[in-house]
Amino acid sequence: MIQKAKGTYDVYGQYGKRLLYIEDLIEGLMEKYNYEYFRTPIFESSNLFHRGVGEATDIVTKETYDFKDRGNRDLTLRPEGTAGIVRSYIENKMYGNHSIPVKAWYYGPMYRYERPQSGRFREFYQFGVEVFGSNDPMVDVEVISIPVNLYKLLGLKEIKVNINTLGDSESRSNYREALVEYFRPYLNDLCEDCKDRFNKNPLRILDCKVDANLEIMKHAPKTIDYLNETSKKHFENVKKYLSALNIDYVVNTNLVRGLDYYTHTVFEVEAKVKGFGSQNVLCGGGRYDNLVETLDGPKTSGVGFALGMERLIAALDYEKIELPIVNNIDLYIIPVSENEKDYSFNMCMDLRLNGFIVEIDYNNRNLKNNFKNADRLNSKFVMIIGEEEVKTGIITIKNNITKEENKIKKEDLINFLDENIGE
RNA sequence: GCGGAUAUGGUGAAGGGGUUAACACGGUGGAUUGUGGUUCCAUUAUGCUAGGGUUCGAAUCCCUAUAUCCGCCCCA
Repeated sequence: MIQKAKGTYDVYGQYGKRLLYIEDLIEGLMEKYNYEYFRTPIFESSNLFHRGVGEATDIVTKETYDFKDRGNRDLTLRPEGTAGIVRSYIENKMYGNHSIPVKAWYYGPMYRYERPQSGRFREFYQFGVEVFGSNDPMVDVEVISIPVNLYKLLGLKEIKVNINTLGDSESRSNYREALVEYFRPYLNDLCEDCKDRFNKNPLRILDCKVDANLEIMKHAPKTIDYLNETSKKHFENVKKYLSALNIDYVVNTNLVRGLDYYTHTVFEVEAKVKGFGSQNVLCGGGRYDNLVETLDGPKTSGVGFALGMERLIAALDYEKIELPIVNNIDLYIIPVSENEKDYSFNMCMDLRLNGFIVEIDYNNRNLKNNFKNADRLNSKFVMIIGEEEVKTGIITIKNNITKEENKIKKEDLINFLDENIGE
């Protein structure tokens, strides 16, 4: 038997319904926020991700799906959404002929070659947003508000918003230097992974789980102390606007993110429910004022975030949140014999096109099993089509909940159903 | 890339070397019930992830592979 590829999953049944419900909600929310829908290719030139995400990041060095096409081009399945959107923004010259800022949203599969575990897949879906052309801290907060509001609309309660700032590139590199100087004498006290981080990405030492309780961690330099005036002011304003929207947050000075392109604001929303797997970050994002330039566009500031659908659904599960999903049908049609199937089938299709959810027996079941099936499908009404009904055009329709039966002319069925199928 | 656990039907699973692989749910057929939801009967894995090995005999013991789950790293 051929099995699905490692780290992938199939969607069907209740999971599929919930997914569609959430996707709908996202679409509606983005419409209200007036964001523009973007869909960029699932594969892009490998260079895009190398330069966009960062040559040294784990995502690029060991997690991408790279391949050559028949024309010997180097391509990569996108490991994240931002690089593609930025590429599209630049390539379509949106800095020129679009209203500023450009607010984009996207939704789709991402690919990372990682060892699967709870809350982590090789093919996973992200919903995300990118805003180009404004460095107003209000935009940072608008972006943070999107996942926060989405979670709120879905009913999630056990969440925590963490924010931090890395400052602009000047502040960021001053801080990085200070951090390296601080940790250098203690290098031997750090765990193996941190020794590695010291060279590759010293900021990440701060959120190491192994060394978290070390005394030296407590006295490590904080980003806040290395911010220049503009950066400081930006962060203060972010906090101000968060308060204006009544969004609860915690400043977590150890929060740094794995992608190279962030400047100023970074944030993550984590699930606090107990029992949630160790991958408890539901979404994350931040500002990236240099990325567009890095990818050969004009100097343009940007902010964005991405949210993992699988983790969102897992969080809903852990909080036992029921989504309002329709699990019933309006009508189940039972043709008594082969002779009534064409008549029944025609009526079935007609009612479907008039807006009702209609199912019909496809398996020539006997009456008993058909009724059973109608129950299983949670059908509100059942119709048995026999010789008599076909001849007279008068149909007996049974309310499957009250058991009440009505004899109705075929042409009055639509009205009848309209009146009797309420919420 | 490293570490731990697990692998029996459509589903949940029992069995830890001895002839027909328990039980439950579900499916199908039938009986009963005022046209179903109750009850009853029958039926539903020549096979226990795959490939080797040990043995008179393997779902059960050993090896290898694969897959799944979980943790580390990293990330959403």
